[in-house]
Amino acid sequence: MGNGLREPLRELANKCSLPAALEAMGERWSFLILRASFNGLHHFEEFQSELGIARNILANRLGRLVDHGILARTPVADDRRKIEYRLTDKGFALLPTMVALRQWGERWETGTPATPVLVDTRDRKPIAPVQVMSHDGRALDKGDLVWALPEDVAEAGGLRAAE
Amino acid sequence: MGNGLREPLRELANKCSLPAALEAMGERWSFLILRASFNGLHHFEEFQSELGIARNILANRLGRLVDHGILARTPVADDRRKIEYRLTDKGFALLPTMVALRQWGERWETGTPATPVLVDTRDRKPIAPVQVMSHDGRALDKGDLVWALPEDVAEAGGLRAAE
DNA sequence: CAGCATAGGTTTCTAGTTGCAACCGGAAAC
DNA sequence: GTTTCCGGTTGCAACTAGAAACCTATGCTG
Repeated sequence: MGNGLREPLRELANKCSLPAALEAMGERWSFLILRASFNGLHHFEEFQSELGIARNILANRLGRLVDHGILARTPVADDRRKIEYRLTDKGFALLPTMVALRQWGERWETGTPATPVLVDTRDRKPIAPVQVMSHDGRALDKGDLVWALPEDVAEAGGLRAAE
Repeated sequence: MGNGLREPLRELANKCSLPAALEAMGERWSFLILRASFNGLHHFEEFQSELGIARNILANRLGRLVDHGILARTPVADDRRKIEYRLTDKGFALLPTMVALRQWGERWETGTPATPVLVDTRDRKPIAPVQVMSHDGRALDKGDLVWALPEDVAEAGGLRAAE
């Protein structure tokens, strides 16, 4: 009733890629480690002291993120004790997700604009709220969205069509 | 080095709202329950059979989502055995996050366009990929973003300014 | 080179979480 | 009034998170 947002889902698990995404990022510390990565942290001890995470868990999470191709693990040439963890393109592609989640937290949980802000380099103005948009750039809201099966989808320039 | 994305973070926990967001949504099944809610499921048994989640965990997660104001729990008038769980505005506001995460999963994990697609009601075309945008609507990429402290932020129309 | 510090883990042990299965209590259906 | 349905709770086994100590390889200092 009311919202047009109803997916004809039967079995959820094998169709939706949300479970797949959560398998990579769904564990307790994953998003915070990712955030720290976005913020220029690259080393085990940096993550550990900044996040206050237990060392064994950190080792496990870093390994998992590396396995999933979200971080790349490379020994540092100059100091062979050190390991560098860096975001891959795949890891960097999580930025919109992370920003969306953080903005939601700002708006609905903490209420504050959150001290360090992401700004556009060009004009140093804060980024816009992350939104769901149509293929031609209109912001879409509750009433503007429906779930559709592939055969009901009009071919569009927003996504490569599935042939 | 190279990417301009470096936040001057010292203590992360008390400033960033990501931890707060994760407290509400960071647990194993939370996002999948949310997704099911977006898809029009409203009842305990529906969630249970659709997700295959253990009953005690489901009860716990639903309770937690209700506590956080993401779902509203209301007994059904007609059949007083039944309880309805519905998304609140706060819960609905997680749509961009969920879509972003799902799109990431499609692009980088499953590789498939994921069977039921979110489309614009107006033209039945699929929604655009969720992106980080500037206040005036340009898509921002790796090199276009920096973290800034409030005093370094130019006042802008994209977000209500923090005064 | 000896001796200490540092980086990145691993091990151990404890406490909490997850998951299955069985049970329960009130409300409807028959 | 017995049976079924809905939304849980309870008990118990397996797994996972967390704190702290320990370990190994490297680098640094004298």
